[in-house]
Amino acid sequence: MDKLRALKYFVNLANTLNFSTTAEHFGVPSSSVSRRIKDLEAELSATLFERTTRTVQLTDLGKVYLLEVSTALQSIEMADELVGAQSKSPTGMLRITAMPAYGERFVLPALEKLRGLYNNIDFDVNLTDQVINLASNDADIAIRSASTLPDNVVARRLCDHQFVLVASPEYVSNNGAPKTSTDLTDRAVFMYRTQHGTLDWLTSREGVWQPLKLNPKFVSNYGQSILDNVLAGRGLALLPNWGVAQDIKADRLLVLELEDGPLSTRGNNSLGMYLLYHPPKFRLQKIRVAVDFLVAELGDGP
Amino acid sequence: MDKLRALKYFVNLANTLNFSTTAEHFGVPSSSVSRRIKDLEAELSATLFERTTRTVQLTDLGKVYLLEVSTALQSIEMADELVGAQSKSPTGMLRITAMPAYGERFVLPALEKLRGLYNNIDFDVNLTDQVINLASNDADIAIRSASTLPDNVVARRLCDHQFVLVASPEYVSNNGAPKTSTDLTDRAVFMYRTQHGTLDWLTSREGVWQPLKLNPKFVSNYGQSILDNVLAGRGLALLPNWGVAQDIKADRLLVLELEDGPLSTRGNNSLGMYLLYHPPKFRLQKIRVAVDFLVAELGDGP
DNA sequence: ATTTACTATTGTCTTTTAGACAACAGTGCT
DNA sequence: AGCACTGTTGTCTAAAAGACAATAGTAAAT
Repeated sequence: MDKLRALKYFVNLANTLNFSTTAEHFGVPSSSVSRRIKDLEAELSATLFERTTRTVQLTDLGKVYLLEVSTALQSIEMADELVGAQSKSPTGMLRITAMPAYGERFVLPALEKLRGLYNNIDFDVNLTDQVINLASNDADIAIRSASTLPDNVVARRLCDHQFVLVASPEYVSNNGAPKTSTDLTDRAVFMYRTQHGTLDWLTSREGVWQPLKLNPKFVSNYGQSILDNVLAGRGLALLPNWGVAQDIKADRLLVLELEDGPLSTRGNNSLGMYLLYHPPKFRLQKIRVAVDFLVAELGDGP
Repeated sequence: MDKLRALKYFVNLANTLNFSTTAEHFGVPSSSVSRRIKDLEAELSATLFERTTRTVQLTDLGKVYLLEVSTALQSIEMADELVGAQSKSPTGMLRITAMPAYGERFVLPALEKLRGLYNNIDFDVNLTDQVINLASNDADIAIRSASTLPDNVVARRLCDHQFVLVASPEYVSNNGAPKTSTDLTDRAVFMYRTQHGTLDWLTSREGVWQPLKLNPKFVSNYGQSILDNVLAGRGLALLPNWGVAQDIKADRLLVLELEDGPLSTRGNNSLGMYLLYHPPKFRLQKIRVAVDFLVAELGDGP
C-alpha cells in the first residue's frame, strides 16, 4: 500500500466527510479512496470512520489519528518545498547573532555553505557576547551557550560547551602539570577579557563557585591569540571544548585535570551550545532552512 | 512511487551510508533502495547523496531534508502505535486537573469517552482553581485558562475563554438592558465566589481595569446555580462564554454589550482555555493519547 | 601502476498494487 | 414505498516495486 497516499486521502476525507468529494479532489475514482481507507483501517485494525452509505463520521480514534498524522504530512510537504529545486528558493535577510569565538570559527563557515545552497538568502551577522532579544525581533536566530533560556523561544542543542584547562605537551614536560587549583597561582596563565572585565576562573569549594586569584600573563578578548600562546607552550588557559577539540585530537594540546575538581567560568561546568529561535518565525522559509541547516551542520549528535 | 517507503529508505540510508546494509535492514535487494532513492531525488530535482561505488555521503541539502523528514516519520509511526489495536494499549494512571466549572461540564464527559477507547487508563481528576505545578509532577495534564504560562510547559489551545454579561430575555423585557457599567449598581447581579473571595467584575477605565462596586443578590462557588438563577430571569451574571454558549444559541440567554466597553474578571478580556503538559511526559503513551484525544474533543478550531 | 575486493547501478522478469469503470447495495428523505 | 444519492464490490488494466543476475566504477592493497 502507498501509505502516504492513503494518509493524504484520510486527512482530506476527515475534512470533507465525503468519499466522492475527496476522490474528485485527488482525481481518482471514489472506489480508490474507499479501498485505501479500508487498507489503512485494516493495517491499524481500527475503525477510523463510522459510515453508512449516506453519512461519514470520524470516530474518536480517527480524531486522535488525524491530529497526529496531519502535522506529519505537513512536515513532509514542507520538507519537499525546502529541498525541492522546483519551488521558489527561500529569499530575504537572515539576522543571526552568535558568540564571537564560536561564531567566527563555526557559524561563519556554515553560513558560507548555506549561501552556496540558497543563494537568495542575505545575511546580517552580529558576533557579540551580548544577549540579543529574539522576541523583540532584534535577530532571527541566536547561537549561544545557554544557562537560562528566555520564554517563548525554542532551543536546539548543538554541542557541549564547557571550559577545559589546557597546555601544550612541551609546556607540561618543561613545567609539569598543575595538581590542584592552588598550583595555578604561580603559573603563566592566559585569560579572556569580556565586556565586563577579565573572565575569572572559578573553582567549586563545598558547592560554592569562587574566583581564583591569578596573575595573568596575558589577557585578550580575541580567543585565537590565547590559543596561539598556549600552543606555543607559554602557559595555561581555560578554553572552550569546541575551540580546542581539534588540537587535542592532534596531540598539540593536553587536557589537564585538577585533583580538587574542574574549573569553570560560570557557576556551572556542563553547559551546552544552543541555537535559539522564536517559534512563529519558523514558518518563514528562510528561517526554516537556516535552522535546519545549522543544526545539521553544527550539531554533534542526537 | 511509494514515497513513505522511499523516505524510510532515505532516513535509514542517511544513517548507514551504505545501500547494502539498508537493503538488508528492509529485506529487499539493494537495487530497490537504489531505485527508490533515485526516484526521490528525481521528484525533488535535488541530490540527496553524493556517492561513488565505494562511498556514500549525505549532501548538505540531504541533511536539511533528513532533519525535517525523520521527525515526520516518527510522528506517523507513533500515530500508528497509538491507534493501532495490535499494540499494547496504553496503561496507567492519568492525573488531570481542570478548573471546576469547565472540568465538570466538558472534561469529565470527554474522559468518559476516552475511557471507552482505552480502558486500561485510570483517571485521577482534580477539579480546582488552584494552579497545579506540572513540572513538579503533581499532575500530568492541566486544563485551565492561561494568562501567563509557566516555563517548560506546552500549551495547546482548546477554545476561547472570556466572560460575557448575560441575562434571560424575560429579564430584559421586564427590566431593560443596562447601558453602561454604572447602570449595574442597582441591578440584581449573581457573582462567583473563589477561594480568595467574591470575583469582582472589572471595567476598563482609560486602560486600567478597576473593580465595580456591586451589591450581589447571590454569591456562589457553584457556577450552575448562578446560571440557573439567570435563566430564571432573576438578574444578570458575568459567565464564561463556553458555559453559556448553548443557552445563547437556544435563545434562553441574551448577551448584553455595554457602551463603555466589555467587562472582565481579570485584567484582560480575551483569554483562552488551554491544555498544558510537560514535554518529557509526551513520550508516555497514556499522556499522548490523552492529550491528542482531549485536544481533538475539546478544541474548537484549527 | 595494476590488481583486487567491494558496492552501487542497470537490465529484465515477476509480482504486487493502485486505478478505471460498471454494477450493486444501503440509507435517508419525500 | 419509492426515489435519489453515495459508498462498496467485482473485474480488468496499467503502473510500480521487488527479485536476481550481470555490469561498472572505485578505493585500497600489492
